[in-house]
Amino acid sequence: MARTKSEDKRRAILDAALSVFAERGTWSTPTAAISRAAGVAEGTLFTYFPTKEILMNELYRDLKSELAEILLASFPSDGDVRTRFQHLWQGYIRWGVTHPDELKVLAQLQVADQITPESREVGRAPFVEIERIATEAIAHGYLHDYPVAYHSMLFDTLAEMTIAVIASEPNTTVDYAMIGFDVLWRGTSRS
Amino acid sequence: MARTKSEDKRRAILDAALSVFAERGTWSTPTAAISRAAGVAEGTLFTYFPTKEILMNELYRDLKSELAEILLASFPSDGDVRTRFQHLWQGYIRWGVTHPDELKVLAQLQVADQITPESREVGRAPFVEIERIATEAIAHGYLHDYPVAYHSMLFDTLAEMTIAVIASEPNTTVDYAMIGFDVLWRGTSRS
Amino acid sequence: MARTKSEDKRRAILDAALSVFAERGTWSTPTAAISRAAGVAEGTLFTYFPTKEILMNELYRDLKSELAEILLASFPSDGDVRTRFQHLWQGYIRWGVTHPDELKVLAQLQVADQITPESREVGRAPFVEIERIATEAIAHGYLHDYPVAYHSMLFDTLAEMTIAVIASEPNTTVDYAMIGFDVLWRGTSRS
Amino acid sequence: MARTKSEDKRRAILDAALSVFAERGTWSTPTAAISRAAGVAEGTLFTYFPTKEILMNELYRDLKSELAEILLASFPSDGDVRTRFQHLWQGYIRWGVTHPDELKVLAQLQVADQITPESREVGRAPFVEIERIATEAIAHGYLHDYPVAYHSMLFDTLAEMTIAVIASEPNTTVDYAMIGFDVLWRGTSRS
DNA sequence: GATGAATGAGGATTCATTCAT
DNA sequence: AATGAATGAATCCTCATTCAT
Repeated sequence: MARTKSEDKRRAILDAALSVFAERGTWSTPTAAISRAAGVAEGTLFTYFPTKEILMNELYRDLKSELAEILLASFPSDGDVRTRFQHLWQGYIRWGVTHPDELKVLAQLQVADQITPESREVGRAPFVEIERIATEAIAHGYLHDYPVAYHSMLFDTLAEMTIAVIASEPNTTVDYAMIGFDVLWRGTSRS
Repeated sequence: MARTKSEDKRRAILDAALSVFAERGTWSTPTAAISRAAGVAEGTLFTYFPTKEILMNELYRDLKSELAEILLASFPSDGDVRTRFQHLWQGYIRWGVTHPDELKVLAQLQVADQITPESREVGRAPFVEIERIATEAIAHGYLHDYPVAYHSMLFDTLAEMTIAVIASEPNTTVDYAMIGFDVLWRGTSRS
Repeated sequence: MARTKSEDKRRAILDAALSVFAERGTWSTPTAAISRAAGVAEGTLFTYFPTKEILMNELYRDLKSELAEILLASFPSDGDVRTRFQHLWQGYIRWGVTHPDELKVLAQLQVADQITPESREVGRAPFVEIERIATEAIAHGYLHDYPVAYHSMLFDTLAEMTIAVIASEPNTTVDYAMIGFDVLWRGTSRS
Repeated sequence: MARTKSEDKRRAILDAALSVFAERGTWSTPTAAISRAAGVAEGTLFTYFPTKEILMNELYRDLKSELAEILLASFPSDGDVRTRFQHLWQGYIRWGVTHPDELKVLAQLQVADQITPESREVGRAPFVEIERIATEAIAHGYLHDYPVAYHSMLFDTLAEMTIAVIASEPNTTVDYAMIGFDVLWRGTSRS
């Protein structure tokens, strides 16, 4: 057999794309810059990702699922609603703050016309857990009876904003992570 | 007079850029497509906007100030805090829902590396009114004592999200505009 | 007004394409080589011919009509059938022998998949004169009653072959032009 | 045994090249398409044909000799001149009509710059039989005293043209094969 | 020998910008 | 100022060929 397509190389390219996209902006980044950063030949990139567009979509899915994985790690399935929400919230914020590149690129890909509806669907999938909790919480009367998709989106939007604020004020003493969660909770819970 | 005509052309280019950006995506749009849509020659665009980057920045500021202008029109300066906030909120939502192109392009420009910090600053300026109200409201104990910039951002973020939800569910009976404001108010007010 | 698209430049590009195609082969010739030979910038070629394929088609039509023009110049409309055929024949042979580049490129384009049916149709058009003579000659019983398209093709094929032979034996004393016409005439006439 | 298998693969590649060339055009066909069609790995192609150019030349020679073989099969060595010529003619026409792919590819290779003079020489070799008959026929005064190479070329050219005509008019009732031979015979014989 | 991943030199276009008219 | 042809750097991708397995 010939050299087998290496998972390492695939990852290297994806990682390189992430960091170069973050540095130069997704649309100003030539594929050549990615392959160079990945330490592979220009053509090699295309044996792993047939087009730049496909690469962008794969990266998008990759980031989304990486985030989801982190959020659901050590998830306190038996905590109360607030605890579980807070766990997700803290995980999200921490990830965002410690992964500024990922966050920036994700924000760019989010509005990119190249990201297909399928990718967006796949990207949303891992976040169903949040919706599951919301559904249950609504049934128990803990949360206002809004569409679960709305709760989920609210969570996501506020978390992203919170991360952005934290990133933009590195030296603040304000605990935006806590404030943000308070706003979310007061805004949506019934108590 | 030459001056009058020029202003027309400037607007035509800006309007064309908006609609073509919305249709084809900001980064896939060549300047030639803009000038064509504007009904001017390719070169003419550059007598009004020396570079594409400058055009993007001008458009960004333009959209931001158009929005601000609308929000502050017939502003009930003497209403109570909730009334004034709600007026801004409703104006924002209405504008967003009726101007999907503007909204989409703004979302793309928001994450564009080409938008300078100066433009972002200028773009924020018209929203100081919101901060002014917030400042006052905090002083009177109506709102939680968070940084006013945070209140402002929260307002902005939730409104944008609300608009997006409304746009994505054209036939819903859910009054997302109202829900959104409730969440915002409960989340930030003290009562 | 801006610089107007110059007919000169169009010709220069077409001429350059002809000579570079002849030298390097149609399929091994990059567009950059053509523009360089034409003395224009790489991009300029594309303002005159949107794609290489279109350039090839235009060149094909151009060569075909140049040939037709020459054949029909000073055409002895009132000569007898043999005289008229011979005039066309001699013109063809002379053109082919004195324009080896044109002939070589035409031969390559003839079999190119890029040449559209429309171009082939257009390319055939100028040769209707030959068919006209044939039609008349058949009616008068001078020529065998074969389809006129067949007569025309025969003429063309034999002429091309004759030119090729002459080109390949520059120092021969054999009068292939005459031989060829004799073969054609004996082969198709009735006398 | 290794040797047997190799010969199989060589043929498979040559056959694949033929059919893919016919379908996509010789110059638009990547070697990868050939190897795929042949059911071998991309690299394997190069163990049989060190370069694409060599493959093209081998295919050219192969087609030429396949044709020659067919023409000379069951050749009526003792027939009269006309009979022998006619046998060759019919064989050629029949082959061409039943092997459109071969014919098309041969036509493209004929004008390819990649075909070496040596290959062209080799390709002509099998047709010496025709020249032999011509030589004899001239000596006996049956044929006009033109260079034998010329007779051979004429035969070839007219046959190819005839095949092309037949191929382009599948439903005609005209017997182009017969017409073509008549033209050739009248054009070159002395009777 | 067979495989197919890796390579990197092109190659056809695109496009922001310039500049002659 | 307006025009649009001219420019050529930059870009995505292709493909013949090499080479590790």
